[in-house]
This record gives sequence, structure tokens and C-alpha cells, in this order.
Amino acid sequence: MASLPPDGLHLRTLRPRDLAPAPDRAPEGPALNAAQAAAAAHGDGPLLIVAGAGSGKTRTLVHRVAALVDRGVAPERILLLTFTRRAAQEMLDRAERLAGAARRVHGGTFHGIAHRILRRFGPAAGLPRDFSIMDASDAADLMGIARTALGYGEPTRRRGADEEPTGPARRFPRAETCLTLYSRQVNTDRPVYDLLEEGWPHFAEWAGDLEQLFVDYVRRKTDANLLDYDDLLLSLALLLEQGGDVGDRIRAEYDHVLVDEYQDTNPLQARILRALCPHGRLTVVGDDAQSIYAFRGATIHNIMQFPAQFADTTIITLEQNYRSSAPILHTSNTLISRATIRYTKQLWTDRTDGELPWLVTVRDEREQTRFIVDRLLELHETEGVPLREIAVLVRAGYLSADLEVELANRRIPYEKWGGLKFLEAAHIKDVLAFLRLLENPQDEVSWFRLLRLLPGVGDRTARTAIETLAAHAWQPLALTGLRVSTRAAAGLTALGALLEGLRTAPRAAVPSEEIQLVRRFYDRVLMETYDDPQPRLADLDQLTVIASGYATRTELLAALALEPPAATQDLAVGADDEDTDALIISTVHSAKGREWDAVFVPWTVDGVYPMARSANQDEAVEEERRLLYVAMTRARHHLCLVHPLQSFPTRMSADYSYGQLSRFLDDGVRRTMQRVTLGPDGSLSAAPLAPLPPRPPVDLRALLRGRVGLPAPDDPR
DNA sequence: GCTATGCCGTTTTTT
DNA sequence: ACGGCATAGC
Repeated sequence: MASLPPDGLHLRTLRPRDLAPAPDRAPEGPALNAAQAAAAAHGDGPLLIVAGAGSGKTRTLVHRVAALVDRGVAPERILLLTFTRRAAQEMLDRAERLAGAARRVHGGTFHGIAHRILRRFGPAAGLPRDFSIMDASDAADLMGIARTALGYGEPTRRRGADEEPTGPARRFPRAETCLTLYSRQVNTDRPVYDLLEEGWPHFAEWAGDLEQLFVDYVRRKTDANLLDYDDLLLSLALLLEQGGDVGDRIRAEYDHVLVDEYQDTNPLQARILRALCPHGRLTVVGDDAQSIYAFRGATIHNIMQFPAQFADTTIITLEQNYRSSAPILHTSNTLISRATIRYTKQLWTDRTDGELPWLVTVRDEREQTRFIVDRLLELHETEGVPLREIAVLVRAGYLSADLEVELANRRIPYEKWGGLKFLEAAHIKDVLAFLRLLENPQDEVSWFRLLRLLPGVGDRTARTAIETLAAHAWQPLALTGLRVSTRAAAGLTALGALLEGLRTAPRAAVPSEEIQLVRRFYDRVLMETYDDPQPRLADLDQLTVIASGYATRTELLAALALEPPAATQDLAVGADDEDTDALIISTVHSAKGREWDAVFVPWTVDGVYPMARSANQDEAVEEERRLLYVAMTRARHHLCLVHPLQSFPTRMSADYSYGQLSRFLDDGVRRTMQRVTLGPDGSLSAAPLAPLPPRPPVDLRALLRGRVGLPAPDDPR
């Protein structure tokens, strides 16, 4: 195959700020410590590097790549894998920076690499050549279609009339939940019933029905030539495991495989590595204390069992922290030492400098926002910390909403990582659905999406139309003869004509031109649907610009599914302002592996750390603790946890004791910090280490009913 | 029967 | 500002 879909990572242009070494980070070049050097120089056997936060793990990995190249391994025969795109970017950037020779190292996310391999080797193993990739919401749509088709769409009761009439209706799980379960099953290879018992006991009785549903979902995927994210991994595993020469040919591509953030991989990914590296030339790096992806099947067992799975594994532990000041490290160590799981290492530093981390008590969300903005401007303006060296890390994307409004009002530039993706916007998905249909006429998900745009067409008519299309070899013109309401008929005819016109258009239309043609139809839909269509139209302009960077539709669609651009907002400014200094707002998950001079962690309250939904499962609570640990260990010099006493955003679910400081910040942890309180005029006063008095949980329901008052806003201590 | 509309309660984290 | 759900309307 002449042109592989671009990996994105290789083609990404480096921006100047990526190249500038961060202030007082050890330079990439000289002086690895003894453990790091041993890891870099390690020979061919399996290698497990257990590396704590800030211990130079990526740097070690990058040096190992360089060492391999020095030993004569061809760069393109080295494969660097990681789970998240951001980590993959960081890794490849630094490999490039360190050694020109490493420029052609292959690397990316597990999904990205699996995709590349499947396109290249799949057809020889009988996989379809022109599959499309569904993102999570496409997959949920398809699951919804299957769910309705099997009759689970109605607000239904459990079969059998013997249920007590007063009991609540036994709802079948929502499509998204079904997909989560399906995905968990694929990634962990565990029975549905067990997964239900652990995470969704109230759905346990549906286990058999869910399995049926999954069978139908898989059949629909196959029929429509669609692969979801899990299929990318699963197909690769099967390709590698099945006899025959395809697996051998894939294995023959790479001499060494290196995996970063190994604690974030799940059993399916471990299976891929076993099948890919029977020779054992495999290096994995991870930190069990930073495992924060259990919700998608990741497990630290992958690290723990690595030595058992690969004979003669060498284990190297990196425990010296080069990132954080001593007080920040002390607080972080204390926090993680409370974990019920004993982690494998203890981080230390030879630094002695630094201010104690702040624990700031504020009245409410408004005051939290004001404090963060004031303090970060102070750091920026009086201490000269670049905005880009300051991060606000949140547990969930929506928790920064108030802050973002304030930043916008005060004209402080910021960049948000995580949160709503450009591609998840409905109008973008609509336009792409047209392109996907041109690519793959049997794509049931895209048909469903487009049909429902038409006036007078709802679920029912759409489904009828799809049946007709299936019976007519997916010819768009088959939409014309349908017996439906007159209103619907007009739309169906127009849609059929449009798609037929595009399909038979004079050859060589490039994707951006196709989008323009689609927009002649779709812009009108947009203008009729929304009060203010302008921002959405602007998004479509932006999509056209992106599309013009791709020569073929196949490349565009694959790149968008696996390398989605960040938030809409981001794109709008991203194109022309590479040097803009901007504050970073990020989810903790997206901040993994990064570091900043100053880190703010708002919402350090119970209900956020841990999230209310996790609070009754021990393992989930432990993961939440690690999450806070990850957030704290991102900081070099300034760490500031903020604790609003009153925080009752209406969006949060009831029954939780908001305003209570996070249970993870117990007396011992607080003694390693300084308490800072905010005066009425915004002035700060620091008070050392007094433990908080116990505070009874607030009954939110009673509060909302007006039966009790809020706790006094001032903490007496 | 099917679609459009208005109201309610709800938001984890990523590929 | 979004999805699910009930109800009104074709």
C-alpha cells in the first residue's frame, strides 16, 4: 500500500516552545544517575523500570532509544508505545530532540499503531480493506441501534409478570453504559456477570440480555465494516496470535519495543505485547502509584506480573526525584503512604529548598476562582513565572467552568486540555457522516445520523429507510421510493440525490472540496436548527482547513478518529499563535507525565477527591487517592490546593458532604503543608499546620429543601 | 404510530 | 448547555 494513513505524530510540526528546555529541568544530554544509566544501557532481555513521579522516566526511555541506536539498531525498527496521545507526543518529541538518529523511531498510541498495522497487514489476513473507525459516540449510537432493535429501548420491566407491582421499573442500562460494559469485557476478558456484580450490581439480572446485545452489536459492526477502538486492539492481538505468516511478518518489523506508562495498560494490551515480543526485547516503564485508568480496564497487575510473563526480566527502580522541591515531595509521599496498597518505592530528593505547599481555604467557588486568578497573576507578574509554567488541574472538565469565565473576562490566555473535543460537536460529526458514507456506504451509524437530520424523520422512519437501503445495495437513490409522510419524503429524496451526486461526481475530489459540497446542503440545516449558527459555521470552516491538509478522504477520517484535534476554542486560536504564553487548564488525567513550576488544584473536597460516585468502592477510592497524588507531583516549586467551604453546584448529585476537606488530606498530610486563609479584602494569612476540627457531613437534600443552613463559612481554626 | 417540543436532572477520567 | 422522558400534536 503506497500511502499509509499519516500517524500524525511523525508529521506534527514542532513548536518553538516544545523545544525550549523547561527552566531548571536537567538537560536532556548529560549525566544519568546510576539506575537510569543501567536502564539505558541494558541489553536485550526484558526490562521493567519501576519509576516514580519525576524520576526521569521518559528521559531514561529516550536515552535507552539513543543507546540502542548507538548499538546499531535501526531507528525504524524500534517501536515506542504508550496509551495516551499526549504521552506519545512527549516521548517522540524528546526522542527527536535527543538524537537526530532517533528521528525515524516508530511510535504512537497502542490504538494508532494498531491501526497502522491493520491497514497494512489486515487484508492479507482476511480483514476488510476499507474499514472505518468509530469513535466512542459513534459506537454508543450503534449500541443504541442494537439496543432498540432487540426491544430494550422501551422503559421496560424485567420479563415475567411476577414482579411486585410497586417496585421500580427495572430499566435496561443505557446505550453508553452497555458500551462501557462491552468495552470492559473486551479489554479485561472477564465475564459480563462478574463485571456487573462489581460495578453495576443493580443491572446484574441483565447479564444474559447484555451478552445477547453484544452479539448483535458485533454483528452490526461487522456488517457495516466498522471498527470501534477496542476492535483495533483486539484485531491486532488476533492477527499476532493466529498461525500463519502475517503475525511473523508483523513481528519481523521491530527489534525492540518500549512502552511508557505501563501501569495504564490493560490486559488486552499486555496480550498484544506478549504476542509481539516473544523474543523478550521489550522494555516497560511504569509507576504503580500513578495508575489512574482502572475505569477502562488498566491494571497494575500488568506491572506486577511482568516478571512472571517474561522470563529473566531485569527490574530497575528509579526513586530519585528531580522535579519537585523537598516540601512538595514530602507532602506527596505522605499522601500516598496512606494507600491501602503498599507501593514499590519511596521517592527521595537531595534538594532541601522550597516553600511548603499551600492549603488554601476559601468561602466558595467564586472566591476560589478569584484567589487562583490573583495568585497566578502574582506569580506571573512579580515572580516572572511564565503563564505556560502554571497549571490548574481539575478532577473533571466541567469543574473549571467558573474559572474559565473569569479568565476570559480578565483577558488571561489559557489553553484547556481534556474536556469537549472538537470532533464531539454534533455539527462536525454530521458533516463527517457524509464523508464516511462516501467512504463506506454500509455505515449504518452514519446513515442513521444523517437521516434523522431531515424534517419529519425520527427513529422509526430512519430505521425503515436503512432497511430499504440494505435491500437495495445501499444505493442512495433507494431513498426516493419510500412510503413515508410527504414531509419526510421530500427530505429523503434530497438527501438521496445529494449523496448520489457526490458519489458519482467527477473523480479526484479532495476531502476539503467534498466538505464544501456537503455544506451547500448542510449549512441550511444548521441555520434552521440553531438560534446562533455562527460559531458552528466557523467550526465547519475550521474543519475545511484541517481537511485541506489531507490528500484523501481515507486519511482524513482515520486521522480524525485517532488524533482528534483538541477543543474547538483551541483550534480557533491554535493556528497562528505558537508563541502565545497561556495558562494551562487540564484534567488530572491529561496532565499525567507533565510538570509545571506552579500547580493549582481546586476542589480538594470530599465528593471530588474522591468523586462521590467512587466513594463507596474501596478500590475506586484508592484510585482517587492516586489521582490526587498525580496532580500534586506535577509541581516543581509551587503547589496550592484549594478547598472551598461552601460548594454546592446544583449539577452535583445529592447525598454528599460538600465543603468537607478531602479525606485524603488527613492531619498528617496537612502537617506537611501551610494553611492559608483569605481575608475579606483578599489578603492572605498563613497559619501553620493546625488540624481541621471535625465537621459533620452536610445533608444536601435537606439543605436544598431549606431545612438546614449552610455550615458557617469561616473555619474557626 | 410517529415526530416535535418542553421540562427535568445530570455531568469522571481516554482511545 | 445536553440527554432522557413525558406529553402534545400531525
